[in-house]
Amino acid sequence: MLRTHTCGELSLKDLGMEVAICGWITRKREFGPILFLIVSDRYGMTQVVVNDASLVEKAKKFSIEDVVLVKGQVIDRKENRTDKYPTGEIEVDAGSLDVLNSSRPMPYDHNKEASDTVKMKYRYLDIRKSLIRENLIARSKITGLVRCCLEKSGFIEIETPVLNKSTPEGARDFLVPSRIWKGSFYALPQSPQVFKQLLMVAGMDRYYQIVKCFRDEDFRSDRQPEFTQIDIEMSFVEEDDVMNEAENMIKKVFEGMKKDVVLPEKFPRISYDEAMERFGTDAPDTRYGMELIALDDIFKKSSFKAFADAANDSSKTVKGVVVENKAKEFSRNIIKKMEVAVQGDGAKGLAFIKKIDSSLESPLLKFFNEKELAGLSEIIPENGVLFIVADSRPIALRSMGNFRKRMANELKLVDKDVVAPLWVVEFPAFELDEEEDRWIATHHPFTDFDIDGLKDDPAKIRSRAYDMVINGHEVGGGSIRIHDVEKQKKVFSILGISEDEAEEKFGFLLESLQFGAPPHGGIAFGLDRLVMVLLGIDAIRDVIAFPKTTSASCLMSSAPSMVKKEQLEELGIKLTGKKEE
RNA sequence: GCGGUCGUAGUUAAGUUGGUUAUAACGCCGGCCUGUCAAGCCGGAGGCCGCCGGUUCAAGUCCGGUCGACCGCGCCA
Repeated sequence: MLRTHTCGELSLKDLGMEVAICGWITRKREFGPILFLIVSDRYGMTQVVVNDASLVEKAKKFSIEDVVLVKGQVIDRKENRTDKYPTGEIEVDAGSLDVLNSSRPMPYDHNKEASDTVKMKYRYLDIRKSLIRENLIARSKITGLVRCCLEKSGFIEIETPVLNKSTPEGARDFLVPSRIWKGSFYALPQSPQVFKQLLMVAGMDRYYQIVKCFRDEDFRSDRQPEFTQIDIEMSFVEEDDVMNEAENMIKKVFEGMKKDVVLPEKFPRISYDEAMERFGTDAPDTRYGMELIALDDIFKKSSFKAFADAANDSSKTVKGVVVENKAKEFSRNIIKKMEVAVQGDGAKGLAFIKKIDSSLESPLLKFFNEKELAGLSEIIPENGVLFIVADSRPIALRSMGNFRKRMANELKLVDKDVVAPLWVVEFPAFELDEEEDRWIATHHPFTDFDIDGLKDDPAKIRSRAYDMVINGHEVGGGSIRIHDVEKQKKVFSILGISEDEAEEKFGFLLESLQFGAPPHGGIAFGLDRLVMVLLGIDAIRDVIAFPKTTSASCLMSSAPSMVKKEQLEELGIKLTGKKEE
């Protein structure tokens, strides 16, 4: 090693010691015959004082971010101590200074806000100089805890292929052309789903993998084209077994990362229907109240037509949210802005009723009879506001669910110190794709479900799936799988996948189910999102070392890029819609 | 695929109803300075105003298109 210590560890206990430290010059302050350098690495920063005249001359030529090796004695800063950084009580009195490598001026100022564009282009500098470094260190600790916990529980990590077969359903695949089989393509895995099931047939019993997955869709602040899953599968299990194992793991990870946080002994469970009714989302954040209120009963006979229509039509609903202590504060203007936001979710309008000095106030008041007014008065507390959306069920639920979330953020109702995990269960197994008029699998087509007595209405079937939600983020999801070949074939037929297609795409899976496939199930966690939740970060980019932009390009390497004609010819590929160069 | 915000020195921004040589701070280069803590002081260099086209006597500014970044909708079994 070139160094004896890192830049973060020297202190008064090392006084007098001859040390060697390496790092990047982050500050240089000259005073004629004396000069200070701040040398940093990922452990911290240490001040170097240069007194020797020839060394000062040498150091004057150093640039910010030059990599240096400093040898010298640890001395007390005495009256010049600082508490601005942990090593502020000492400094290294330079005996020798060497530049191991020089640096060009930094392309942007790390101490100020910079555009994402320039930071992404010089990602390695952003990692060196920003909190992203800490996030990556935390991420490593998290995967370490996961591995440790799963290995202790008898899971074995097995790698599955990255070059895969393209499957129908689900997200768009990233394709990789085959040189040997011209005209054929591999697909990068959207998840190792089928392979982990085959490992169960193989008798591997308890498998896990921390693995990259790829989906070629459009991206957001919490979505990247390649992301990482903690993938888990177990044999001879039912829902509770997988959920207990998963809960145990998550608790270990949180305990290892946040010592002061206590997670509930058992994570609460709520059904998909209940989550939608109470929170307007299948990933509820239960750190705050303001749950959705069903108002259909109150308005069934209302003379306000929009409410009465929605209350009496089973495909529609009237939903409300009470915001406390704001009746006097919310002006018409503020409420108008809220309405615009709600309309952004497709709702036709946002009604409101205030209670001030025990009496109700609202432009709609004249439409309500005494029974309705009494019902409303019971719901709305003094100085509270009831917001109402009457619309089709999905729109009313979604818009009020989002309204609740926005309101909680704006009113700062979210307690950042609380961790609220829960399970969402009893998902519908199938939902109707209205555009294509066919059934699609809500989870994925290998999810087991209770088929008895519901042969004719797929909408009523509940699947054996479960999602883990923490603070309103879906961090993981899984299910008990189908291990009976006939049942699996039936699902494909419900989904409109023909027998031929099923054979072609999933033949190897269907075949494996006929060789003693054990009952099995599992779960997969989105590692990036889990890290985000643990660190309280909003952007997935900040927990990934080298992320892509929202249009899936890498500003550092300029991927994706065009390739030589010869490369394409070798693959038997001819371009049709190439963009102008 | 759709919508919103943004794009001006290396960086972050300002730039009026269109009108002289496009400002500032930080950074960079040169000089001064014996204890700094984002050190300070003096001086200097640095611009395809994202790109293409249009309107105009005149465009950083107005209009159209395009590219890119970010945020959201659709999408993401």
